[in-house]
Amino acid sequence: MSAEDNMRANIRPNIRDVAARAGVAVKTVSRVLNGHPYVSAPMREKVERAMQDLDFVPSVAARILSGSKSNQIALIYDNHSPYYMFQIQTGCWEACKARGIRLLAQPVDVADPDVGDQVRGLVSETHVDGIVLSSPVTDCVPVLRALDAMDIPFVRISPGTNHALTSSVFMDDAQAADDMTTHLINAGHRRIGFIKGHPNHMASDDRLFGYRRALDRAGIAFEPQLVMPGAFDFESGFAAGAMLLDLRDRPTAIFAANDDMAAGVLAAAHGRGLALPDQLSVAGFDDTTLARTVWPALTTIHQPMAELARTATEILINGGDISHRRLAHTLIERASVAPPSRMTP
Amino acid sequence: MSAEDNMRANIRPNIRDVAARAGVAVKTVSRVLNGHPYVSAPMREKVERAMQDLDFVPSVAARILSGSKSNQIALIYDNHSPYYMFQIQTGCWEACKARGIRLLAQPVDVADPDVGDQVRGLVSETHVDGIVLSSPVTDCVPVLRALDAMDIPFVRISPGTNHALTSSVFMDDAQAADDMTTHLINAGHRRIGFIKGHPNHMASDDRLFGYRRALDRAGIAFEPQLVMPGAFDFESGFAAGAMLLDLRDRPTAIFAANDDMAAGVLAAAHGRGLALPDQLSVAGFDDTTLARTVWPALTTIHQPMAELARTATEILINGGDISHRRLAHTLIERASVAPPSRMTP
DNA sequence: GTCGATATGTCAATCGGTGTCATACGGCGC
DNA sequence: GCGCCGTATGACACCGATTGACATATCGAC
Repeated sequence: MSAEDNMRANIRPNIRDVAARAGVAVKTVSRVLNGHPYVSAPMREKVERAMQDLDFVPSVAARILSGSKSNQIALIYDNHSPYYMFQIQTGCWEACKARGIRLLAQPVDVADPDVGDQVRGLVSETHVDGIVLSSPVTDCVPVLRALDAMDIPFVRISPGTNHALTSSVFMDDAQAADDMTTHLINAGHRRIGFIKGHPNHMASDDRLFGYRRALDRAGIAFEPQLVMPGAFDFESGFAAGAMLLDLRDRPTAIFAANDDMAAGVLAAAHGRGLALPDQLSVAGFDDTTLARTVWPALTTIHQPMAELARTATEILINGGDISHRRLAHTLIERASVAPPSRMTP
Repeated sequence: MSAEDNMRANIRPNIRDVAARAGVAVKTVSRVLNGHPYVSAPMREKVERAMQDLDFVPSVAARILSGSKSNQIALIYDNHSPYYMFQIQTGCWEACKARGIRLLAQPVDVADPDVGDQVRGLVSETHVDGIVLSSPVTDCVPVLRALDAMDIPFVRISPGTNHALTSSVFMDDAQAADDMTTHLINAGHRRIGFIKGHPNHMASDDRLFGYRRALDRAGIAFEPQLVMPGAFDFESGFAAGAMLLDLRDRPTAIFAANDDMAAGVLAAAHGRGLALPDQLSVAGFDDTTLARTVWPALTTIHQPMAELARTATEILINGGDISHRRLAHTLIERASVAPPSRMTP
């Protein structure tokens, strides 16, 4: 037995090996593997023991080929920030692990004219059962067209546009920005600068909208010169922050549409020797690790990225009806926001 | 033709479909697919056109099953920092893309007693041709044993221990730490604090070694109280920084074994109202995005993570002899290091 | 005119599962 | 006692590519 077992250990055991070992038909082993209803309890046990004995792991390739589900899904993403991708991958991965699904994380370049073909190739090659689309890819027309044409289910995380035919999960960017702006107003700020997100990103508009709505509600006049363009990166935040701080009547608080840009604002303020947060309050958005590693730590909106991804993946795996699920955000208070100092700066 | 093409578009085309379309034998298509030598140029073109026309993509599943290479490799990692993982994944991905290899990124938990089985399962299930191991997994004994037993090639990125039987790529941590320490000394610093990395991580020792070597060479006495334990995260850097800054005779520069901890030191210094970098120079290690988004921007060692990963992946794909390749690091000068101020603090 | 390298085709076997259909057993209603 | 249905299991073809053994055919070179 030891000799035989050793030999088996080096050769990948087969479903046929398992069947032989258990003294049953191959098909019965297959039924056990797939949780088919018509299998008696003793039979199931017998087969499971045989699988254990042989360290049997079914080959995905063979399963795919024989025409059923591949038990694989793909996560398609484009190079966002490392932190964002990490959270998204983690969320997808957790959901997949719980259900025994394999996850293929696939980067693409949305600007590449061949994206559609690349995605088509991915699906044809790997036979994935479904796809999770993360942020910038969610609105990439060639990809959406390819997926529609292939008739493969997919779920979108934080899409910018609506798509009645597929499920999506998202958060309320406008409300979150409104919350943060209101938080700043409640702290006593009246002149609040805003740095917009990347123009290609739909959420940017929503966040600006929330900022304006909160100002309106508080009866504070909107001042266009307090709104600066940005691109979701440190450099653009730094530049926008510099512009705002050099205004004759500069704002007492600056709300950046993400944490990277907020970090840029902090740098610009430090460079001007401002005491933070007394002479300038800064707020971010996303709650990336960055928010905790800059000084002062950023008050920001916690966007539940991992949970968005996990939920999206669960929806995809469970199948069922098309659903659109909104997840809650949270305002995280840290040290970067304080009441404006008495003295006009 | 348009009708037929439409029908074909919905059904995954076959190697037989391609053969029929090109008017050749299936075997010939296979030869083209696999770059077999005895195929004439016109024939190759004809077949390739047919493949194009039909949007043919060979099924990985079928290829795997028929016993040849799967053209897939796996990257196995454990949750390091987001930035680290992002760089590693990017590097692997680039190398794979260039060679038409599919990459499976697979997180594991090195502390899990089943890691070995998980890896075994991954290989059996997916039939990957080889494996890239990234940092903490490189020294995970159960995983190494499983891979050895399965006789599958693997390459390790920045391993802590040597393993004569497999290839690896790495950088010279000791020399890099030596370089940075020397840089601080050249700037005029004599009292230089050091914050160690996570004790589980082999590189931590190397970096400490480099720090001491540079001090020795400069004839500066090593002072144990200037060396603090750390764990590669912001919090431990903050704590260690606080301890160092509260010393009666505090250092004029602090060198942290990674950027996250250096950011912690900056926060501790800001909190004490120190003017940076005049009253305290801070140096990091790794050159993560963090290094550019804190204030002042960190002088740090650029660890070529993406390049390490790319190189490792290339070695794996190319096969060939076992090699151990060292990649160069770079000292990046930013704003966080300056000569010590005249006045003793 | 034969040999050998190049170029293509035929055919069957194979990889490891799953789908389809067939079969066997038991209980239930009439 | 007969037919029927639900449960439980088995036999066998098939998914889509690769691979090997062989069979040709063409073209030069010797």
